[in-house]
Amino acid sequence: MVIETPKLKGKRRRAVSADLKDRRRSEILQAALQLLAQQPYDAITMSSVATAAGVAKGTLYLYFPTREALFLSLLDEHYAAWFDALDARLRRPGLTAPGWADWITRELAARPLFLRLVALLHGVLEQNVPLPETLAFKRRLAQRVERSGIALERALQLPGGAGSRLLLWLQAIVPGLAQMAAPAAPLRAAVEADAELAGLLIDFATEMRALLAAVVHGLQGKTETLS
Amino acid sequence: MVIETPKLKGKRRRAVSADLKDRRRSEILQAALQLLAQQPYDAITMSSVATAAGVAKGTLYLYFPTREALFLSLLDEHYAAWFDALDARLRRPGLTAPGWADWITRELAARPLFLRLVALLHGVLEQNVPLPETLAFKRRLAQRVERSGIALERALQLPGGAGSRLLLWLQAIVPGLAQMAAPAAPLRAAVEADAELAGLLIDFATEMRALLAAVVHGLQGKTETLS
Amino acid sequence: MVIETPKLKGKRRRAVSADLKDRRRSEILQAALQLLAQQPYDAITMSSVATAAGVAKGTLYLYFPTREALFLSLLDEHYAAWFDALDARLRRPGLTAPGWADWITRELAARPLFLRLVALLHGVLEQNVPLPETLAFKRRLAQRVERSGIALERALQLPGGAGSRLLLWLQAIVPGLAQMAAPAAPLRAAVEADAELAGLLIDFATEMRALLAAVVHGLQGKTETLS
Amino acid sequence: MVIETPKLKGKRRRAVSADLKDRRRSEILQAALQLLAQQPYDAITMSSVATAAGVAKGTLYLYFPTREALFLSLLDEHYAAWFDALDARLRRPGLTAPGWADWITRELAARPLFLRLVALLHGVLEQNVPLPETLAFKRRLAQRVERSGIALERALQLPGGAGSRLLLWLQAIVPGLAQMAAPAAPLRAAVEADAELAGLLIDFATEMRALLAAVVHGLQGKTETLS
DNA sequence: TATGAATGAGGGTTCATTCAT
DNA sequence: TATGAATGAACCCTCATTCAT
Repeated sequence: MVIETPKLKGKRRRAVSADLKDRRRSEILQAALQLLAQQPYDAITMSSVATAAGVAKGTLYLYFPTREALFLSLLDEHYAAWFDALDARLRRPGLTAPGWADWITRELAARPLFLRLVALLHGVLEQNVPLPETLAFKRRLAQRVERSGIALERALQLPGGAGSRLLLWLQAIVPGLAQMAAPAAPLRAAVEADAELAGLLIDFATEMRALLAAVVHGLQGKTETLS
Repeated sequence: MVIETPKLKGKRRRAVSADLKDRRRSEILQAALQLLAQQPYDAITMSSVATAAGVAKGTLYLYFPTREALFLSLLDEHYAAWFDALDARLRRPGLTAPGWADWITRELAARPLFLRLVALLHGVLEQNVPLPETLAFKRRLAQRVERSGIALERALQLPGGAGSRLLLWLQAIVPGLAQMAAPAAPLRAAVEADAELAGLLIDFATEMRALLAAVVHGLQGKTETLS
Repeated sequence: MVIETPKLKGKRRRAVSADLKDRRRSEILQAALQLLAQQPYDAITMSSVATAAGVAKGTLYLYFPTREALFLSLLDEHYAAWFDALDARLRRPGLTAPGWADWITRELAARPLFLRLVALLHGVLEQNVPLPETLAFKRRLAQRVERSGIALERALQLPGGAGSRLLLWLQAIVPGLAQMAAPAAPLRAAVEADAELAGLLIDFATEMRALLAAVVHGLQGKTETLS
Repeated sequence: MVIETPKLKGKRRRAVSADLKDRRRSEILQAALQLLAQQPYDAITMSSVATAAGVAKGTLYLYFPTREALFLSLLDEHYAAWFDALDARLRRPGLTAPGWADWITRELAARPLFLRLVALLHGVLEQNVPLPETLAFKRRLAQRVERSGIALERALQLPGGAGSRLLLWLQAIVPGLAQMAAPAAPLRAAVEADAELAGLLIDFATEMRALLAAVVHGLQGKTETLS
């Protein structure tokens, strides 16, 4: 997984075929991701992305219309991977509600950058992205939510519509919980030092698991009530 | 002899007494709130707040150390009002789980600006606020969460700790759901026009009520299980 | 076998013969002209010219060394046409001073794009054109000015040198008057709405005719004085 | 006339009174003018103006809304000075048509920067100036054109309306002639070296005087005809 | 306390031109 | 000849904050 020529100076080969262009696009996203792992979103400039990707600044704009569109694409990729993993899990039998909550929590906790991106989504990313791009993104998202939602209903024996609803809720819950659990470093230190603030210090995985379990349990309870 | 008209042009009398200072502070926050009702957070400049409040730019900094601190104070006030209302409700007897979910939902839906502010909190407000201010804010928040949490446990007969936990979760859920339900106007229009995206169009109150009911139900279910 | 459709997408046949190259060159200039009719000069990008001409961006540079050189060539063509018309008129007998002023005015008013280009000439076009191109252009211009100048002297019975002088002056006057008569649309609207500004609102043809008549009359008067 | 502290580093005194603010504004315009004397308009950046004026970049925008507005103000000042001089001359008796043409020519030739600015006016300056500013400028211009026009009619015994018309024409003629007479340095050298281009090499004063004399003569001739 | 003039860092984006293919 | 991916220089303006008055 090592990037082979990360900061190659001089003239890059031209991505003349569609295949090469895809590869170049991925390199750029890869570079952006690495920067995101090291610094807050606001601190990442297009210039730094270009440098990290080993291309000129203008080149970025051949692949993404705006800065925000670039990061939306990054989120898009991560969403795809996330739903791939989810679908794979749902295909495997023997899933219980707590088991699912557990699995979700573990998967999410393992993808901190994904959490960051999801949290960014509403507040920032949709601000300066050409409408068509945003809609395309949303369409892909809606599709996967629906498809995985149905699989989820089957696996957990939820009532119709509860699957996608649950996945939608997840998207509302996850960034909120993630942000709450991961304040900026200096703030975190101060909060930890203050006994009065202990109640606000939460562990993402713990809360996620509990909240999710409660929600699923609640949904199933209703099911039983309805049946 | 003090002129009390809120938006008097020209030199203002000096706010010598603590009382006057409080009033001035409130006027500024009031002005900021009005602006927030009319435009997105990013579009509000300190200059516009000053103009709207009828004071000079520099004056704002006599009352708030940074722009973010100003809005954090605004949020602080709204949180106080919110918890006041919550506490009042919890003091009245005869509360059921669905009734509470219902009440919460209605109250929140009636405070759209509060929702906006809560959504801003993690992403933006805590970025550029002097640590002491942030900690003071968090301390107040923690206190009220704990106090109301206990009252909530009593009212709904939840297990120990579940009350504050629920209130904490609420803070994670509310902004996410609010943002999801209220995209920027042009985006909203496009989403509504696209059949494929119908699934992403949610109503805040509907989802809030359902999600909350499920969570509470889930928590209560566990309680019963535990007991 | 050659495809002649002007805006064919996809790979174009190569313009092997000199004839084909000329045709291609003309197509490009034609495209640039059409764009100029629709938008201000600054808004026209090489990219848009290429698209409009149905060729790739790089192809433009096979025919014109710089963007400015392209538009200078466009002006060059229009100058040629203009002088052709002028010479033709001068060849027809029975020309009076007012008649000539009239004819000039009508001809110019009928060529708004030519006026735009002439106005551009000094300010912009000569900035980034390789010297040889500029000199070649100027040489052609000087030649036609001189030739037509002599014809003009004969036709209007002007003293020696007055003909080319008049044509030179014309080049100084025309763009100034044209710009004055045709401000940008929004400005124009505002000017028309303001009674105080009525004096600045001029009609190109009216002023051109009057100014030209005065100049010619003046030149002739001197002639008579001198003789 | 020496600028006393042209590039004073460190904190400048604050221009707190209207008077001081006017002075600061003038300093900025002065700095811009000096830069314009040294380099082409396009090469002048707001940054360089700020440096030359000894203020921060942002300060420029306290006095002028845009770069173009700054230079329009510069032109405005020069126009005022120009009309002041013209009015003063017109007040002195004993003015003949050739005398006036002569005076105008000399005055203009003595103000090369004014010529540059006038040439810039239509092409560039009106592009990015807030409409109110542009209109205010035009109103001032219209007023002076009318007032001086009337004085001119009296002095030269021109028919009614001919005075302002003449001044308007002047504005169309002057930049065109100025540009024609003063090509960019390298181009000028090449033109001078080429015998074929001799015809295009004009002297501003010579042509201005001749053209103006012809125009005035023409206008007067008409008068006589009319009377 | 109040004012508002001054600061100055900061970055996304465009587009003419080049040149590997 | 033709292409179009890559380049990279260039720059205006905003606005939170400061501090002389």
